[in-house]
Amino acid sequence: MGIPASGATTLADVAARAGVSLKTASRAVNGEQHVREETRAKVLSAASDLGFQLNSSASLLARGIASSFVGVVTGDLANPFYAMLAQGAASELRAHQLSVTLGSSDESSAQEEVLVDELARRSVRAVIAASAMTSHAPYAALQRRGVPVVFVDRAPTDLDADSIVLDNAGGARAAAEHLLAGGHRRIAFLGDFERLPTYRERLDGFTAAMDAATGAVDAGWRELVREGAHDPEVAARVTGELLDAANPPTAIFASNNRATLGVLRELARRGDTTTALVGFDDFDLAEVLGVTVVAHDARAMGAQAARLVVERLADPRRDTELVRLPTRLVTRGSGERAPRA
Amino acid sequence: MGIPASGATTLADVAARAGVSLKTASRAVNGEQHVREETRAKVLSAASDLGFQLNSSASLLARGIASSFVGVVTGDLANPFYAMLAQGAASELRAHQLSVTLGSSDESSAQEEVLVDELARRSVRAVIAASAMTSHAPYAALQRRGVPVVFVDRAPTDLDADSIVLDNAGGARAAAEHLLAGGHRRIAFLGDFERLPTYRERLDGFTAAMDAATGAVDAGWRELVREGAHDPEVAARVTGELLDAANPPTAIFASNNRATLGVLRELARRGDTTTALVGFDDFDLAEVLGVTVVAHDARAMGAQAARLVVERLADPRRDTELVRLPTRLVTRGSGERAPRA
DNA sequence: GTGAAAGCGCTAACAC
DNA sequence: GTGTTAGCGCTTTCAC
Repeated sequence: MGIPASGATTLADVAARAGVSLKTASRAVNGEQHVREETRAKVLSAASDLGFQLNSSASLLARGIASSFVGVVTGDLANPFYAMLAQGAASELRAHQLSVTLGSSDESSAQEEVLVDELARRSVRAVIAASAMTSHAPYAALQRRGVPVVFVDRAPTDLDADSIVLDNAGGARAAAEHLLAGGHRRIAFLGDFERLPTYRERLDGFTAAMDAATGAVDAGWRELVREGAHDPEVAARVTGELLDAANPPTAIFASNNRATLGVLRELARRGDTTTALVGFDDFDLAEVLGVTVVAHDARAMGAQAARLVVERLADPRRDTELVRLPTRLVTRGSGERAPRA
Repeated sequence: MGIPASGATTLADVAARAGVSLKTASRAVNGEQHVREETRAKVLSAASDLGFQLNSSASLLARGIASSFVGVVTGDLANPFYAMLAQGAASELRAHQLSVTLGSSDESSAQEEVLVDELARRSVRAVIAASAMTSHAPYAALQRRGVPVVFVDRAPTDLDADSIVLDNAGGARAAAEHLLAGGHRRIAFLGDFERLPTYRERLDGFTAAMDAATGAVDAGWRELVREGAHDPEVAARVTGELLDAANPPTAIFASNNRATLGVLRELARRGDTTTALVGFDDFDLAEVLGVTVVAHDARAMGAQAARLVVERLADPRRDTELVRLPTRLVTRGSGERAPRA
């Protein structure tokens, strides 16, 4: 029973037991070169006997490295979009010996600010953020300290940093064009918080399509633009209001997965099977429900963000990059419903 | 422009600039007592001028603390169950100055073992694991080193550790009883990997209900038990096979959310609206689709696991605890379909 | 191939 | 209230 009762097994203990110097033990444990195979085996066996584990704080400190953690800031992991993003980032970072530490802002600027401070205090090596903030000052502070920040899904407005976003305008325009081509003229736009760049870009793409179809289009389409539908509950309520109005839309474009969920709930509640629907973001049951969506790859986005982190870590002075990922329209029926006569 | 070009601003720099000793600077920065307000302000202002940030490795090392990270091991964040679990754990741990670091095993024992090793190397303070392993030796090694391990969803079989699980048997029994009460006699059981304790417990609960109804029940129900339906694709295929058989089930109990998804896809594909369905695990669109489920609170489970971590950190010698969380049947239609004549 | 000494940046004692 | 002196456990020169 050579296992020590309480923690504190140090490299020195291992070295002593193996009858070598501290440095040799270090070399062996870290898999460095210039150690005879025999010596290495002796050290490793001693380490295993003692249940030794390198103290990562000491190791990082001696090496002059701050940490091996990358902070990932998202809205809420309950949203599969963020979960996939985090997953993609984590698996890519693992390949570079980096770990992910999580933080959820719940889309609150205040909470996000606290979170970023916390990450700074924990000396994270870099940060990947799907930021809900309008001013990115806390991130600027991180950057100045040499901590790379990569923005995902939403590019920063007042900061020069790597970012990776979706082709929001293109996706939204494709959705609108699809509905227009199907003969719809009264198309509602269900947007997220107005302050988010994704909201604006998607509305821009939507607007472009609607404007291009002008003449054919009821000029009143702008009355059907709604914002603030960040969660399903609000989206459902807004959908109800739209459909109860005097001149209701014949189609709805839900500009994110939570909004789509809300629309689906409201349509189901009232047994509405005629209103057409296209959603931004794909989801597990979209096929079962026959929901046409603007799809993209959140996991790839996370992985790509991780790659940007690694590259900037390697070369802090390279030019910042803005990567725009494509979307694609997946038709499944809900977007192909004909407008009510 | 007092901002240093490259990293390395240390407490010593701050102390020098503030004209105080290293220790006083440390006290001020750490918000300790016994520092005059005036001195504290001076130090804090110097720190802010220099863009100083405490080096957490050095701080932890000096304090004799391994780290402030808790590793959370799950199958795959794409599964909302795990995402909620992680979220619940993270927010509870934050209240105790602990951060979460993520790892996905993809339900592979080998990958999970690598992951646990990695966590050990990163000197995590504790681990919360939804383990897919049958032998928990790697976790035992962690425990011996004084790193608490809390098991969630699946209790360890060969290890004494805190764990928090669902009332799997109770939930499954309730589901079976509900279908039996509805007149179903041929009820299929769609299980996850056989090696998982959740599989076994849910099958046990299911079996109890079926056996209790013996006499009324077709003795052949055991032929309708399937395992290995871990992902939607397999679940869909198995569902198809069951329904294509000579004497198909009139109802299906899908023993987890991925299985339910697969069943829904297959039922939708073949336009089957008569086969009854109850799923274990609630999901966003269950109400829209009218799916009856055995519901529970994954977020609470994560939070509870975090609480167990904190308690054991505070008192490593307390008796290990097994917490069992309740489930509840939520009826929405799919479980109330009458058996085919 | 191996080892001795110095020090990473910080905090814990213990003075003052 | 503030400062001084030792380390925390490890990795790095640079010798041997």
